[in-house]
Amino acid sequence: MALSERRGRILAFIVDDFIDSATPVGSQSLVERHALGLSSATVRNEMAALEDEGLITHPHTSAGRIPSHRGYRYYVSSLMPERNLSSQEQFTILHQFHQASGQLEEWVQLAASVLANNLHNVALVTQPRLLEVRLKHLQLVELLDNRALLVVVTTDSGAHQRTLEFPVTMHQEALSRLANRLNAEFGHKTVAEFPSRERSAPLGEAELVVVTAVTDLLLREEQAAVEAPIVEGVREMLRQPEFGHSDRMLDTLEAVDERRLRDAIPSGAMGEGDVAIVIGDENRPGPYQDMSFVLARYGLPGGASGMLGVLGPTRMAYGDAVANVRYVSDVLTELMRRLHEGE
Amino acid sequence: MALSERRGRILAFIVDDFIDSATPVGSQSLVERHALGLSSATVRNEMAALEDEGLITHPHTSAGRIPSHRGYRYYVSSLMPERNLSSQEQFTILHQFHQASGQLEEWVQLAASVLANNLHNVALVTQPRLLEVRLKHLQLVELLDNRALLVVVTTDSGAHQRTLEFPVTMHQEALSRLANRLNAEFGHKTVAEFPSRERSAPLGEAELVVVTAVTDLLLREEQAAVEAPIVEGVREMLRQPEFGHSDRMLDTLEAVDERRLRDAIPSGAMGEGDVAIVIGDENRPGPYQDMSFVLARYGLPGGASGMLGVLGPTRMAYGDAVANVRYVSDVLTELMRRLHEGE
DNA sequence: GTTAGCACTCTTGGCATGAGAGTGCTAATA
DNA sequence: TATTAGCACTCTCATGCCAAGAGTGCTAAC
Repeated sequence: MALSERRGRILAFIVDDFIDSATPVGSQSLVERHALGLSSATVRNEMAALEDEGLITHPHTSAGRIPSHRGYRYYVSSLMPERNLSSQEQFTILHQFHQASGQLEEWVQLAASVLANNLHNVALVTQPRLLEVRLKHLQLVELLDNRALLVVVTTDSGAHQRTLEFPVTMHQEALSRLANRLNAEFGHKTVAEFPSRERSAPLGEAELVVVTAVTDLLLREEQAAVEAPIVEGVREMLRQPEFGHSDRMLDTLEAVDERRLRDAIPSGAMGEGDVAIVIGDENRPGPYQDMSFVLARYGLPGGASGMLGVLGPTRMAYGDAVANVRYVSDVLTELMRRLHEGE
Repeated sequence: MALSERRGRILAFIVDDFIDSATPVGSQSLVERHALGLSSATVRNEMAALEDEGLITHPHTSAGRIPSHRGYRYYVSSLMPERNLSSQEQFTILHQFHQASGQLEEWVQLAASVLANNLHNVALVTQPRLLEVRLKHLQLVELLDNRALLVVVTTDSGAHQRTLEFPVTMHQEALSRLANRLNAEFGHKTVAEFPSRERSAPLGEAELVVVTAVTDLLLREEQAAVEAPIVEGVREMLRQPEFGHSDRMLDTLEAVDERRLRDAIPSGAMGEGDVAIVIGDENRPGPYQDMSFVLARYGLPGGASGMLGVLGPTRMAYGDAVANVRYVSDVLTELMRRLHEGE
């Protein structure tokens, strides 16, 4: 189904106008705002046709038109002008990253803030993860009696800690020896490559406690490849008129809970390379049926990578969203590349 | 100012009724609900007197009465029955803690959930901190070229990490030697006790990089004694009728931002031992003028400690709040004591 | 194919109205 | 003297009505 040029132009105007006014757009106001060489009556005819195609609807008989989910989809796929950030906009963003410290976590947080502020919607960013996590180094620190702190450093350059309890009291010296032994045996291996129980020297009780914990930590880390994202800008989004009623607001507040989002982000939609857009009912059933995601991957091919994007009402400035998400993702990727290559 | 017994009883009924109905309470309904041996006219007279004292008000001429902030204060200080959790309630809470793992962070998170669920308001819990932080142990792990990961374990049993950049490339062996040397010199000291530059052996460039970072981490840790609290149950609270309008909801959403709360929690009000209550305009000027805090400290005297409590509208079930906050604080304290003493 | 014209529909805001809840005051009562 | 019955009065809230405004769909003319 491809629309005639004129019909497409009208749909694009409807989408544009609705995106920025949030009120249904009528035939009259459309010809006034855009120097269409047409009368409102003609536009009405075209609108009726667009409605037959299922691309727009009215909320009630005497109201203007609003895009349907299919209308947005058509707009995004066929009508939306390709837009990149102006160099002014790019500079503003870059500047913020240069202000920040060189810590990866801080960049990720900053990316979320930038997206939320620029797009007035919810920004989602996950920490970068390696799909394959290797144990780099483990360390044991004496705490009290039979307790010790286990610190595990993994190849995705994160350190994790956990308190362990041994059957008997272990002093620092014994702990260090134990750590050395385990580092030799398990270091630089993925969980899958850990020597099986039979093959390796039989493990003592103390070893077993540590290995169990390490295995568990690494597994969690791998499973957390899609971990709960950082969520910024909830208030920005809720200020939009679609959330003006407190019921809708409460429901939405529930929908943007980190824990709920973790499973709901349509990461399947993200292919390689470009920005993915998931609109309204293209989402899996649930509370996101009236919202859209604009998502991209960032990070190093073969290395650590994460996801970032925006979530907002279906009435979202898709052009701006795509441009911002793409640019911020490129910036993050570039920063990670430099970090990895040591400048 | 002390009220007559009867007037006090009436005030208490007004507060109780208003807390659970959220609508202004009239003289008529008051005599109906509580077998007061009085006519509504008498109650009206008493109400007029209470209003003269500034303990209650009407929203408009023909509405029932609602407690003023001073009214709540009087209620809380002089009228509210002392209430402790029933053993059933206690058991339910304890059960949840026993289900959880033995990790401190998890307990803290759980405490927040329990409070939020039981009280239908926002729960606030800070991680326990030692006021005096000592360096327990530091470790350096080679990353790439001249970069290394610094892991610092402190006495408040937290591990912290940071990426360092050395002027020259350092291999793991050199890093370990360096770490050992620094552990010997700085281990088990607070920042204040770190040997001054002059006294200690002159530091090389590499040492300096590490020491600077460690000092910075410890200082941050000490300053973070009041860190951003865990916030749970925002949605629970926003369901209450006082937040029914979306404007109020947005303002409140802003007020319960972790970063904003960190500075706003009236921790000064917390004396030793018991639960502190801060009502409405007793808060410092700002967005919390219509809300109340119920707060307590938890943790070991002289050891790590933190704060926990609830934030809600001034119309809050203070009795329940106090009982829950007190109990959860006791449970956490007890758990920490056991952890510290090794069961 | 386009457009002018017009009847029709639906929302929205303003306004009046009446029921309901509650108050304050006065005068009678215990 | 404290309490209470009674009553006029006030204010909110829901309801219904009306007029204005915006927009549509259809028909007939260009």
